[in-house]
Amino acid sequence: MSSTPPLVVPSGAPDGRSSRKHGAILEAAASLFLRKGYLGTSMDEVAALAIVSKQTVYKHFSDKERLFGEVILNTVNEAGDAVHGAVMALRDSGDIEADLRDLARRQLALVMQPRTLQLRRLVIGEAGRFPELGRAFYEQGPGRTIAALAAAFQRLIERGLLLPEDPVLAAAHFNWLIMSIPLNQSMFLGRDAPPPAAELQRYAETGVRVFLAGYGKPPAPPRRKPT
Amino acid sequence: MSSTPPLVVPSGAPDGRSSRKHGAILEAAASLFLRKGYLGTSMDEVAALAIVSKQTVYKHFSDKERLFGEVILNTVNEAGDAVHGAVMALRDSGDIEADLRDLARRQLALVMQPRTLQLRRLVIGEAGRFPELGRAFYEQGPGRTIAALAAAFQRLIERGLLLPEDPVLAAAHFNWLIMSIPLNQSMFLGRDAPPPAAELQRYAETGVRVFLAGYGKPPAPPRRKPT
Amino acid sequence: MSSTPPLVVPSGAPDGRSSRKHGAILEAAASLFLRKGYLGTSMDEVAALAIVSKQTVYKHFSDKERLFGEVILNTVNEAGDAVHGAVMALRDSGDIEADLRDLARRQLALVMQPRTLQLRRLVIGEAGRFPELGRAFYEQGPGRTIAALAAAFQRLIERGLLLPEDPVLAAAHFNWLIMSIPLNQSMFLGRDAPPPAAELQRYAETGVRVFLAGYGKPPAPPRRKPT
Amino acid sequence: MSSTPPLVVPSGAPDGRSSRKHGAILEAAASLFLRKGYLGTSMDEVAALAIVSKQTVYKHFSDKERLFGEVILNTVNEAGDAVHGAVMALRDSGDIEADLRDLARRQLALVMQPRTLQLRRLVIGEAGRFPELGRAFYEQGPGRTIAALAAAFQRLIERGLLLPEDPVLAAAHFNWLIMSIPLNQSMFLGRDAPPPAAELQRYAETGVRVFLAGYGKPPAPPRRKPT
DNA sequence: CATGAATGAGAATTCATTCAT
DNA sequence: TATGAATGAATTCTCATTCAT
Repeated sequence: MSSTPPLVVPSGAPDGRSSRKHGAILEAAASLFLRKGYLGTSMDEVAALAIVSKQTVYKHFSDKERLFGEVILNTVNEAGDAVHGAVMALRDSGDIEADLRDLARRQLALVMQPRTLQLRRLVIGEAGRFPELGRAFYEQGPGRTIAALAAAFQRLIERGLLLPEDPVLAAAHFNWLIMSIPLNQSMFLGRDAPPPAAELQRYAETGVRVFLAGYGKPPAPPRRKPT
Repeated sequence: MSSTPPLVVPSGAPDGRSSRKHGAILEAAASLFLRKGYLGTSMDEVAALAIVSKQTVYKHFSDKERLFGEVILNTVNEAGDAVHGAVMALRDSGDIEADLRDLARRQLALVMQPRTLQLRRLVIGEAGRFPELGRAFYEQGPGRTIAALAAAFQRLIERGLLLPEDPVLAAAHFNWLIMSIPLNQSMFLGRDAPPPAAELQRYAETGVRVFLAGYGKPPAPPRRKPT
Repeated sequence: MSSTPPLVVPSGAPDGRSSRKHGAILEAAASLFLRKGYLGTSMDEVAALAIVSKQTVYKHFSDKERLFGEVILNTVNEAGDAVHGAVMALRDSGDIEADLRDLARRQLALVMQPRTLQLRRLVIGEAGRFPELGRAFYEQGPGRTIAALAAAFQRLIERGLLLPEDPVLAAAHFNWLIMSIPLNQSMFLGRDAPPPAAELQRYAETGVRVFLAGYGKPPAPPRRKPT
Repeated sequence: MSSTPPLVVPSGAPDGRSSRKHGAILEAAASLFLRKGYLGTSMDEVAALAIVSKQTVYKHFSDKERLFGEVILNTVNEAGDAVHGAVMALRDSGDIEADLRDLARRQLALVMQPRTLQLRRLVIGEAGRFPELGRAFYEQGPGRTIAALAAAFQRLIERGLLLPEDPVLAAAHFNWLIMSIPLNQSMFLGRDAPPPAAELQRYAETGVRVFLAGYGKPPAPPRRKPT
């Protein structure tokens, strides 16, 4: 779960007064920043999209940097939580390959969400201006995912189901084997619509195959039916 | 120089005596854009850093967008050519693993250059505003690398040295297995100094190991007995 | 006010409490544009003369072209309405000559107003850049006047008080017979102060005389008593 | 002929050295100023169109105002000379009406030249900034025409062929009766192509008719049905 | 508390004019 | 003599932020 203040307070204002506007501003700012970047977004636009006066924006967020920070951290946490949840839900059905394939598919589906892709581009692009956001993204995203995966892999190693290699390295390899291809294509080719499920499925399958070839305990027969 | 024809015709007089200033402007603009992004860089700063009047900048490059485009395409081509050269230099010593490790190390060394990392961040961050730059980067960078690798792998497959899998997918897997870990860390953690050589060496080695586990032809003894 | 629907919808809030500033901006802009032309007037000057911040100008009128368009159309309509009113007030006292002389005097007095003269110069000078303003001026000004006159003349023709010539041509002849001399002098000689009333009176009288010689029904004896 | 310095020195440089360039600059400047106005034309454009360096422009014309002044005066004189020539060529065939119609047609043809129309717009539009140009235009144009006409009318009056009215007023009435309609339409409607000859012919004929009705000596029987 | 206006600066571009070569 | 560059200011327009009502 995220440690930051609530993203959108359910109407009822549990913590303050005008949380309705607060939420509207957050939403507007998120949408604009994600689409147009930090410098490309003006406070006027935020106020206009939130249907709020500029003064109100400033009453809620002391300045543009802080607004940006909060908005992006919120989004980072949301996205990170989702992916982390998928990793934590890694099953143990006895069929490692099937389980990893499931996880890979879920991960891909989440990471390839348009909003997540935009967020990644934004954070990378602003990493120079907002290093702490880059760090936060990495920690809430790839970092947390890899750590959780590593923990899972460690258990599999202990049970003799994976080779006794460095579990963190294995986790990173797994993570990027699965996601790098579509992720990089999206980053550069600006495709915000996620690729067709079949394509993602293929990346999941082949990624898991290579991963298990490298890290899986070789059972008696190799991966292809031996005659 | 790039092997492809220039994507953008320089608007000034690149060959005349004024090419001194032209070059100075290009350098200044590259440095600033890479560090501060498109919107974050002003034409005043470019002129000042190039020690040239603003008029001169505008006489050479009709506007900011064109200046940005030319500068970034230049840089993209430079960086792309270097990596492509490394891939084309893939040796065939008989020891695939050693050869791939060599390649991987060289690739990593190039891709992790500070300038290349900044360029990657910039292009990703501006992909919304300048989609053609994103495309160009992908084509000159990962795209070209993967295509060249795929061609090499195809030959290895034909010689029975790699499993007969899709060579393009194999190339992409190789590429990202090697580079994703440090690349993503750099993207988000803003580390422009390349990681220590030993660390890169480890990514090269372990990446190649996993790749060959997945795509290498099982040598005589291990998995299949050689008749 | 103009009897035609507004050609340009005011972009600001013309009715709210901020209409004070809106009006001040319009006035300032009119004064400056009329005196110095479109390119010769800067938005800074407009803001300064309206005692308003530049931002406020831009909030009311999205850009200089629109400001110019609105201001000039306003002025065109005002001026056009005034002259049109004079024509519509053409009496029918039974003494055509006296009635036309009255009309001519009134027309001249209006058209030779400094502001109207400046407007005419401005619109002519900017006809290349703003063709629609030229058209609007013609339609609201000479065009409308001539049309209204033509209608009046048509009735006189039907009553046998004017020769049955083309009433539109007659109207144009009347209009320019009356006004061309002082108008062209003003246009070129930059005299914004209207000529002395006696001079205008002379143009009205002699113009009407020539007009009636050409279009009036010849009464039994010619115009000068034949002794 | 005009009393101003030669407009285009015939190649051979009678007065100086590089008259080729001088002429090119004059031509370029005329074309640009007439099309885009004084402020709308930049010295860069002039130099570029004349295919000359900016420095050369400044060597020939010390600054923009002077360049404008010379160019426009030249053009004014050219145009004025042409029309004046037409008036001076007024024949005396014995048939006043035919002679005046001829003159009217020639005048209209000249005044409605695109270049002359543009010049008129330009001079009117810049009359505020360059009053002396307005004066020059008036004197070389309508002023001179009317004076010459008045002299001719004076002779006709003395010969009893026109009524003994003020010949200057008569000349002005003639001038504007003929030209005002198409001239004003062109001024405001931005039509630079001259109207079809038939239309101009009609303005000439009807204008002359009205003029003679007002100023012609009534021949024994009136012009229409002699009863 | 929230709206319109103001502020003061800074951006991109363009211009007329002048050096230096 | 003529060309590229420089200068220095101006112009249009936008922005982040702050008053005043």
